[in-house]
Amino acid sequence: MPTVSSEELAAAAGVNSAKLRKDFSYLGSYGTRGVGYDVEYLVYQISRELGLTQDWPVVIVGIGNLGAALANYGGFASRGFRVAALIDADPAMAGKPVAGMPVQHTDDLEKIISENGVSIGVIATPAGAAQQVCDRLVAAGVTSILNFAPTVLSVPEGVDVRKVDLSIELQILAFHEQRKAGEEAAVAEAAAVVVPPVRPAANGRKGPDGDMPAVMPA
Amino acid sequence: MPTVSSEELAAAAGVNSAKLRKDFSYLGSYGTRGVGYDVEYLVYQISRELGLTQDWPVVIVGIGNLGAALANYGGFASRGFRVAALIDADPAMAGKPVAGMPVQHTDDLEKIISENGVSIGVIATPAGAAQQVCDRLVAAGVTSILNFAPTVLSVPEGVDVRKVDLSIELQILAFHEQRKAGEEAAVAEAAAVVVPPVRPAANGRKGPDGDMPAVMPA
DNA sequence: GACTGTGAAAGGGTTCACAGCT
DNA sequence: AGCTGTGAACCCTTTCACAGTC
Repeated sequence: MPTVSSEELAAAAGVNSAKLRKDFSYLGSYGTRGVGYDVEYLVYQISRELGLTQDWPVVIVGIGNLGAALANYGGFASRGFRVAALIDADPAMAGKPVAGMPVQHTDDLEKIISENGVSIGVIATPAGAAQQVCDRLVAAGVTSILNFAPTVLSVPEGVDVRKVDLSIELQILAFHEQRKAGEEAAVAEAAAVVVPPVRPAANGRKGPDGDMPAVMPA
Repeated sequence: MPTVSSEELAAAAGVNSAKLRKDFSYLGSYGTRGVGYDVEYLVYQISRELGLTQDWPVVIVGIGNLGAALANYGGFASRGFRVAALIDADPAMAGKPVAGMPVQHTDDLEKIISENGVSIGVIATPAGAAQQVCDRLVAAGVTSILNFAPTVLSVPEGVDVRKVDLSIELQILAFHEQRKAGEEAAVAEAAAVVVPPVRPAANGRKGPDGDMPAVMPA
């Protein structure tokens, strides 16, 4: 299939074709009227715009289950990411191979960063260690951090942080699950599970505990 | 601190206080004018609305590094999620304790689901096994699925699927990193790394390969 | 005096609809 | 005839601003 129309792509992605065309138009005029978009050319242009054609060395700090899972994750290499080093604070981990690569000790963090020209760091440590690791990464020159630890990191201006909370997606599912189950039943059940704190002081009886809360938009 | 103002919460969350008040207002009038929001009461109301006061049994299928990381993840329990079972297809894994819980074999999947009243399943298997696991989960009565495998799952109407792609967040960071580095330099580097496919056929020279693409909005 | 709750204004993103090109 | 690229219309979300309440 050498070319695709915006209509076909939109159907596949589940969006409106006009939106897709407008989005593409921000990248340039890469389509051909009356024909569509050349697939190979479009893929290249989008890849380039997203930075997928570049090589991004990253370090993963904290090689527990999650760190190891990330190190083994196949999706990284195919999108231009190269795991430059695995770093852990546990001396017992040092030298152990994970995903075919020896784990290095935190002591060498700064050296590793500068020698590999790393600008993106992944933190998969326990919450307690995260801020400290973050500070060292930033001091060593890292300007983008992906944080899997359940803490909010504070960083200086100019450094990007993205936090991944593995339980948030579950929460979203549970929220919809609750809706599926039906509002009344769910509220009654919730009320039975937890003894709700009584409304403090002045109780204007605007939203008593058993009430059905106002429906959130869409 | 028994009460908070929308201003304080907004500052902490990094959003506008009017937005915060309007959002809260969809849940009901839980604040007190001149005073603010009662912290305990507000937490309870939000928890209830999000379904955090309910008990959600979940199963995790695929106990590799990622599955184990999820099983050990502390954030689940505190948000009402209870890991009801860990399931893996590898007979060698069966019975092994992970996060203080014996791994069970895939053969018993249907039994586990129905006995525990599980409605949410987490798939952390390799891509190849994901759809098959998904089908079995759905057939057994699961109506929400959190998918960590790098595949698009197809499910019948009425079943929710959320896909977590661990590399997407990295990609977003890389995209901003590329911007920080400066448009020209990045494009030049990209062009050097990959030989771009030539523009097919009619080349109207609207966006030649070295061109700076139109800037995307914000 | 302080702070919520909300109508109205502003802003941003999406969709329509069609001119323009192949 | 077919499909892109895009101005204009539309709609939804955010912010302003203030009346209402404690």
